[in-house]
Amino acid sequence: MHELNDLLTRGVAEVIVAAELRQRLVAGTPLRLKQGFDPTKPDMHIGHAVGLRKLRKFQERGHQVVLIVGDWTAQIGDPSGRDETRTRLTAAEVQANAATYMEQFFRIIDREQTEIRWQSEWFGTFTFEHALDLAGRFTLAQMLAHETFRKRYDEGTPLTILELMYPMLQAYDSVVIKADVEFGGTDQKFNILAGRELMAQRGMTPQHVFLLPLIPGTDGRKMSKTFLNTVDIGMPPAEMFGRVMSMSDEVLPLYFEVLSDMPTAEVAALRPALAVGSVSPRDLKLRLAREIVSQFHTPAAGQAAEDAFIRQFVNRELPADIPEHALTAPVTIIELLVSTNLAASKGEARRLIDGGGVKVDSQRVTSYELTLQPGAGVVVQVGRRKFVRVV
RNA sequence: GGGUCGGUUCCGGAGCGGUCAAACGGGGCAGACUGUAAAUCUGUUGGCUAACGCCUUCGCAGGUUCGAAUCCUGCCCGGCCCA
Repeated sequence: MHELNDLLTRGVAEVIVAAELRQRLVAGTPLRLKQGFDPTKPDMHIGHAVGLRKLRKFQERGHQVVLIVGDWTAQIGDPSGRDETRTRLTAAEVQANAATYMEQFFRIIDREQTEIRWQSEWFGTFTFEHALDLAGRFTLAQMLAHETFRKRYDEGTPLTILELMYPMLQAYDSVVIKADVEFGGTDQKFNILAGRELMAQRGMTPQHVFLLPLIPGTDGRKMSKTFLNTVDIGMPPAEMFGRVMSMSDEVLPLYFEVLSDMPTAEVAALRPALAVGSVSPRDLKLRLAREIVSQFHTPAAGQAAEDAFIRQFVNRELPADIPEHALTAPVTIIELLVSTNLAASKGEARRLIDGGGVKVDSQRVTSYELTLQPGAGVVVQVGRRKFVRVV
C-alpha cells in the first residue's frame, strides 16, 4: 500500500481523477500508459526523465507503456507556455532528432514493455475531411480557456489556427492508442484534458491525467533548451556531474524526490535537515550528482566522475586526462589559444588574458607575447575547466 | 485592397545625418568571494592589430550627401486599424 501511495504521490504534481486511478490500480488490470515526445531537439534532458522514471515504476507493476513519437506535432511546435509561434521543423530534422530519442528512452524504461507509435501512422493518411471533423469537435471558447492562447489572443500577438490544432492532434493520439492514462509535465494539462474531452465524445473511457513537476535547470529557471540550463541525458559523465554540482541548493529536495531512488521518508527529511544545517548541501549534491550519472551511464562512471570532480575542483589538482596539442614550431600564447579552440578569436584570447583567465603551469599569463616551445610539456588553462597540454 | 506602425549586434530594446561597433537590461565568458552552489561585486561581450587605425555589421537592393543604422526610392517580411 505504501508502494502504491508512493507511485501516486511521490514526485507527482497532480492526478486527475486520482481516486478513480487508484481504484483501477488496486484492481490490477494492466493499463495503457501514454506519453508523447516531440523530437524538436536532438537530445532529451533529465527533466524528460522524470516522467520516464515514473513510467518505469508502473512497468514494474505490469503496465504497458505507449510512447508517441510526435513527428507531426513536432512540426507544429507545442504552443503551451509560448508567447510566439515556434519555428516549424522539417520532416528530416524531426527524423534525425527522433533517432537519439529512441536510444535515450531505453536508458530508463524497459523496452520489452514499451510500444512505440509514430503519429504519422495515423496522421499520414488523414484526409482534410478528417481534419475538419476533428476541428469541429472543439470550440473557440474551449481553446481560449488555455491560458497561453487567451493571453496571446488578448495581447494581439499572432496566434495561428495551426497552433490551435496542436492540442487536438495530441488528443487524437489518445483516441487512437486507447490510452488509460496520459503522462506529461504540468504544462501539458490543457492538452491532456483535451484528450479526455475527445475520448468522452467518442464514448470511450476518458484517460486519466498524470502530471509531473517541471524541474529547474542550472540557473534556477525552468529547465529548457532555450535557457541553456539543461542537463542532457546524452552528456558525458564528467560534464553531467559538473552541471548537477552547479545547481542551486534549493533544488536538492525536489531533485532527490523525482530523480533518485532515495527512500521517500528520507527525502521528506531533507528539507528540515537542510533548513537547520544538519546536512551539508555540498555533500548531498555530490551524492545527487553521482546518482544521476550512475543512472544515465553506469555506477562506475558515476564514481569516476565524482573522484575526478573532487580531484579537480575540491583539491584543485589538474584533471587526469588533459588533451595534448602538438607544436612543430614556437607559437605565442594568443595563437595557441585560438588554434586549440580555447578562445574563439585572437581578440577573445587577448580579453581572456586581460581578465586574468589564462594560466600556464598555474602561473597567470600577463603578456600577449608569451611564447610556447614545442615539447615544453606545459599545461595551458583557460578559466577553471579548459585545459590543454603543449607537447 | 486602403491606412498606419515596425524590421538594430546572441535575445529584448535605445538610437533617428557626423562624437555609433552602436545606450541600457538579459544571457554568455573571465575575475573576486566560495562548496565550480546561490546571492553579490568587477571586467568583458564583431574581426584584424602591440598600438594608431583599418575592415565587416543595424531586413534586401539602389540612391542623396564630404559623411547614413539614421534621409529618399523600390522590394521582402511582420503587427494593428478599415474593408
